[in-house]
Amino acid sequence: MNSRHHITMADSNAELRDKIVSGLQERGMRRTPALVNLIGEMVAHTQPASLHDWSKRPGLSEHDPATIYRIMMKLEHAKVVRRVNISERCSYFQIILSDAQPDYLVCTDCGDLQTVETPPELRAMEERFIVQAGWQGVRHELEFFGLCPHCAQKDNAQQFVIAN
Amino acid sequence: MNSRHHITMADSNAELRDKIVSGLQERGMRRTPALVNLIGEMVAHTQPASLHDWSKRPGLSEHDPATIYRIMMKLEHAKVVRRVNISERCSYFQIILSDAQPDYLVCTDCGDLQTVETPPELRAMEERFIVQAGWQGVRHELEFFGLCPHCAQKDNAQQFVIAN
DNA sequence: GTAATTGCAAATACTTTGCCACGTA
DNA sequence: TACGTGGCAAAGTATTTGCAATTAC
Repeated sequence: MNSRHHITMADSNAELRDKIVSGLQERGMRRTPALVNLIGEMVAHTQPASLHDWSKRPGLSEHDPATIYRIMMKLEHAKVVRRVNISERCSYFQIILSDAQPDYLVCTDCGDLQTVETPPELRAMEERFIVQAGWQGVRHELEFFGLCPHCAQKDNAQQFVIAN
Repeated sequence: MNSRHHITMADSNAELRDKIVSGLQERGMRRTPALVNLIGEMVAHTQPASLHDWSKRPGLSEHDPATIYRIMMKLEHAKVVRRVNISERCSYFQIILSDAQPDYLVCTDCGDLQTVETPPELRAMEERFIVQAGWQGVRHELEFFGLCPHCAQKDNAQQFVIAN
């Protein structure tokens, strides 16, 4: 913080990226272009995205999807990224930048994603499972699903029919 | 309730199954063996299970998995069953027997499943999204993940290594 | 130099659909 | 009879792995 210039977004993102990569390096991973680029993208875009999405992002399209997959698995294992179940189709991944992981309100029609505040009771419950029941590393996954105002209006005409 | 004999578990399950099937019939579905058997199994076994699991159950192994799949999709659409994301591998399905849908504490190692009490705050949040933000049909999905006491002990020796 | 990592291809796993015979209403 | 449903097979989509060449350290 003693530098003469302002910290720009790009600066802080690059710093953050390098800090994370260095941490991983200390834990045995190698500083490869694919790793640096993936962390860079995930730091710049903190919303959850599918492996397919990440693979197609600007800085990553040059890498093989299998490479992104393998790195992502290691990052998940290292708890640098987390998996979010906002779609039943496939897993979404998001970088972990703080203790408080966001929960989401998802539109099941258009996929619109809104961050919601995690109720503190959940943290208390996690603590209880650990202290009282002997579980370890308890985390939660909370999503709200529904139709966003826009899609709700659109779907109102739709009749409720089960058969075919 | 005016019958002379006690209501046995089998009796009430069969009754429940028939009641659900009849309700579906009124909504346009046909009373086929596959439908009756699937509802019967799901009423008798209320824990979530994968399509693969359901297809292999005693009363259902004679039916084609694609048939089970198609019926399950209709049941989900009819809100007779719900999808539970307790595994990233595939979707789990569970019959809906009451308004209060259970949430789960899942062991990420052995798959052990425990029902947990849903904090009332979540219901309040759902209400808020509907009333204040204009969303429709909002439901939630909450899971806790961690290592159960048994697996926690077992995994304690395991060293934390990222690199292959 | 050694071992982790990558790209490519292929295998796996799960889901979804087309088609025609069949069963239900 | 009419149309939803079932079985079978095949296609589609996402995930995972084997292996030889490459790269990081």
